[in-house]
Amino acid sequence: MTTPAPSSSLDFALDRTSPVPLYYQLAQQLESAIEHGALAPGSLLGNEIELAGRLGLSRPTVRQAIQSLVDKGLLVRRRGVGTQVVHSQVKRPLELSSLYDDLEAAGQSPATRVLRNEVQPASAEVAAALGIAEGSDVIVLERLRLTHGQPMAFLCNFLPAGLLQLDTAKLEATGLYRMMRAAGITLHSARQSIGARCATVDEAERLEETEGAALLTMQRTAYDSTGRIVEYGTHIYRASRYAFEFQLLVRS
Amino acid sequence: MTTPAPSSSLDFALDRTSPVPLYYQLAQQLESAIEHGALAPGSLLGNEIELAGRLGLSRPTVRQAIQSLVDKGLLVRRRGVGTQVVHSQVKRPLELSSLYDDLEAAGQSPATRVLRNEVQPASAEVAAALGIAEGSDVIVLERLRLTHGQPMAFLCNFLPAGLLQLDTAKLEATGLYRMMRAAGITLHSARQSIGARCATVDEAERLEETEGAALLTMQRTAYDSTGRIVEYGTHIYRASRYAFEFQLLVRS
DNA sequence: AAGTGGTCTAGACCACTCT
DNA sequence: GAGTGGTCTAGACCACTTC
Repeated sequence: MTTPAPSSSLDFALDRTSPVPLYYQLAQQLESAIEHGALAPGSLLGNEIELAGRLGLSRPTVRQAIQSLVDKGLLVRRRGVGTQVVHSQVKRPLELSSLYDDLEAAGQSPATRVLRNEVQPASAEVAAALGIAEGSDVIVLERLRLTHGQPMAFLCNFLPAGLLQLDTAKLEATGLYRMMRAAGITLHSARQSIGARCATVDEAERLEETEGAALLTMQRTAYDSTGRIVEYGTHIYRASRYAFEFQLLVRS
Repeated sequence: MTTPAPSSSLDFALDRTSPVPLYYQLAQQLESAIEHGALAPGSLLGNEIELAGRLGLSRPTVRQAIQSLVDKGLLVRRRGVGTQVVHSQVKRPLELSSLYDDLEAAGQSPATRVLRNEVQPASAEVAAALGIAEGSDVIVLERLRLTHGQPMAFLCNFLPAGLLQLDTAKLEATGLYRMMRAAGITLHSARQSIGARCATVDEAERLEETEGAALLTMQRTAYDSTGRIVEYGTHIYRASRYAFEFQLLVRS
């Protein structure tokens, strides 16, 4: 097991007239070099000082670029040794992602059928979940998500009224999160709970399953960057057709 | 909705003789100030330059401390505005955590019954999952996890043989991940898949459930910092007694 | 216009790992 | 002892938000 030699002759093109930060330009080019295999797994990056000198950058700037890739899990730093490309194939870590986007990225050609989209007073449960007063107006959304013409999930969401205009036609053409982003709502964090249960008769019928079939359940409360609760949802997935997959990184 | 005034008079005690980095000392004291409510949600932190001057630190050092809390989701920075404490109660984000530790932290007094702990040749499936040759020696581990005397999960794990000594008594007294950490194995990342299915007769009997009961399933492949696969596991949880709960942060 | 965070520089010394 | 990343300093200019 020999240590790989530093890959010395990579050409990075930095544009100082670009509004894109230099550390970010470097990080992106490093990332694509790793993805394309120009930087092999396990290979050393070469020391920061020399790299900074070669690129005409200061060391902190180079460090910032490298650190962002370490945070992404693509690189590992070891003091006294150097910075190496991680061996394993890192996929994306768990993101606060949209089911619609996930399916679309997986080439599953998702479709949405909006079953309900109306404003009504919040029940006690919904009010508590959204942190608003009972009886306040909330948007109630019920959607069926299909792939290849088959039902895959039943999505029920609640949003404080007035946060957003939810056009049914647009909802069927795209996802809820994409509409929120377009409305200037920047998601910050979410609290999720994933469980399972057996389908009731109603659920089975709605999802074209049999009674008692295994269902995955997910509840999510989403916050924007000011800490406001912007969405509460209860989702049900057919376990026969869906599983949550994700990559975790250890906080160090 | 008035903007909260900067909380100006917080006293931070920095110890320059300590081996603990200054930025880390500051970050910890900020974090505990937030947790204890000395820094109220929504309150402004005061600008970095002034804070640096008051603490006798340089601005980059103060920034590093603040940035680490932003990464944790406790603070939000807005250009032209300032740095604020996030409103929502941030719990911990999803970690590559040990079920044992999670239960212990929740005061569930977990117990483990080791059903199997032996070395045997890897099957094709296990070899593929661990990235080793078929027929190589692997440790096979089967455990029942109980809380309050009731079965909660059935854990099946595979590890490359020779990585670790797995004493059955120690396994029953603590968790696998804690033993790996003690053996100098530093986890780096893991790929997980969470699904659901109905219990077979055997599974139902083992977990004291009824046939057809909903089960949560989890498969995990764990990597150390060099990218080596150090563990592959298939876990089954009683959905009536367990759900995955976690906080997600949006990558920005 | 004033104040904030975002980026960047050019150095410095220390702690750790390897040979 | 040589080489690496880890930490830290004291400035600088820019972009954005708010008034």
